[in-house]
Amino acid sequence: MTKAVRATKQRAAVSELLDRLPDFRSAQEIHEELRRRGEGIGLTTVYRTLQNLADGGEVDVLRSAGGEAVYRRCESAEHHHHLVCRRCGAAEEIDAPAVEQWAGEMAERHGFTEITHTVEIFGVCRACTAA
Amino acid sequence: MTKAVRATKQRAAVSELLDRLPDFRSAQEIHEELRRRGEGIGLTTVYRTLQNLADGGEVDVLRSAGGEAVYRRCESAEHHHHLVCRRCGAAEEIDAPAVEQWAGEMAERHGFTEITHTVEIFGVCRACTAA
DNA sequence: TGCTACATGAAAACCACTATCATGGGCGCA
DNA sequence: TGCGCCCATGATAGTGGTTTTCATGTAGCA
Ligand SMILES: [Mn+2]
Ligand SMILES: [Mn+2]
Ligand SMILES: [Zn+2]
Ligand SMILES: [Zn+2]
Repeated sequence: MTKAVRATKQRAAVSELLDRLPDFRSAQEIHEELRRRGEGIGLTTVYRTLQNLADGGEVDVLRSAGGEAVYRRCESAEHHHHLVCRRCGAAEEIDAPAVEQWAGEMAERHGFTEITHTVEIFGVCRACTAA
Repeated sequence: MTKAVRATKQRAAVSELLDRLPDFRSAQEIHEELRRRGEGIGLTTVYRTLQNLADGGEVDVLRSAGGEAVYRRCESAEHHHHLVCRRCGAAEEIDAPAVEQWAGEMAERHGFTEITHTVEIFGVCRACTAA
C-alpha cells in the first residue's frame, strides 16, 4: 500500500501544468506560472508536490547549469536520459543502451556497488539556435 | 600573457592538500582540513582558490548528490569522466569514447548546438562496501 | 455531519556560495 | 634592501534556492 496522498486542488494544479509543459522548469517558474493563471498556491506546496511526484517517479528531476532543480513530466516511464536546451529548457528523451552497459562494466571492473549514473547532454535547441 | 597569479601561502596550502587528497572534497571540507592542520586560511579564499584552479583546468569539479561542488586534482589532463564513491568520495578516472561519440550523434540528430555533457557514475567503492 | 490526520502556506531558518571592502603582503623596481 | 603599487586575503554581510516550522485548513472516512 502506497502512502495515502490526498487529492487537493493544489496538487491537481501542479500535475496538470506539468502535463502540458514540454520543458524542464524550476519550482519557482512553475509557481509563478500557476499564480499567473490565478491558482491559489504557495511556493512551499509547489516544492513539496514536485518532491512527491519525483519520489514517485512521476516526474524527472535534473540540475540545471546554475545548480537549481528543474522538473518535467516525461513521456517514457522507463529509465532514460535527456538532451536539454540550456536556453529554453526544451528536452528530448534519449535512450543509451550502450552507455548503460558501459556504466555497469566500469563499476564492476573497479569493484563499485549500488551504482547510479547521471548522463545528460546540454546544448542549444534548433529553435533557440535560429533565434 | 596569462593573468598574474600571486604565490601566497594560502594558495600553496590548498594546492598541496589537493595533491595528496585522492577523493573529491567540498570547499568546506578542504577548509576544515586546512584549519585542522594549523593553516591560517579563510573559507572565502578556499572558495576563490578552488575556483581559480578549476578555471585553469587544474582541478575537476562535479556536483555531489547533495548538489554541492566537490573538487579533486585528477591524474589526467584529458577530458574524462568519473566513478565516484558516494560514501568516501574516492574516485576512478574513466574514459568513455563510445559515450562521447553517442553524445555528438544525439545532438546532431536533434539539431542541438554548443553541446556539453555530464557523465558521472556513483556507487560505493570496494573499501566502503567491505566496511 | 463531525473527527481526525494529513495538507497548506506565510514566515523564518538553512546552507552553499558570492560580493564587499578595509587591511595585508607579493613582487617589480630603484 | 627598501618602496610602493596593486592584487590577495578574509571577516562580514548578502544572495538565492530550498527546507522547516507551526498555526490553520480541509480531504476523506464513519
Ligand atoms: Mn541511464
Ligand atoms: Mn566526456
Ligand atoms: Zn531552446
Ligand atoms: Zn568509498
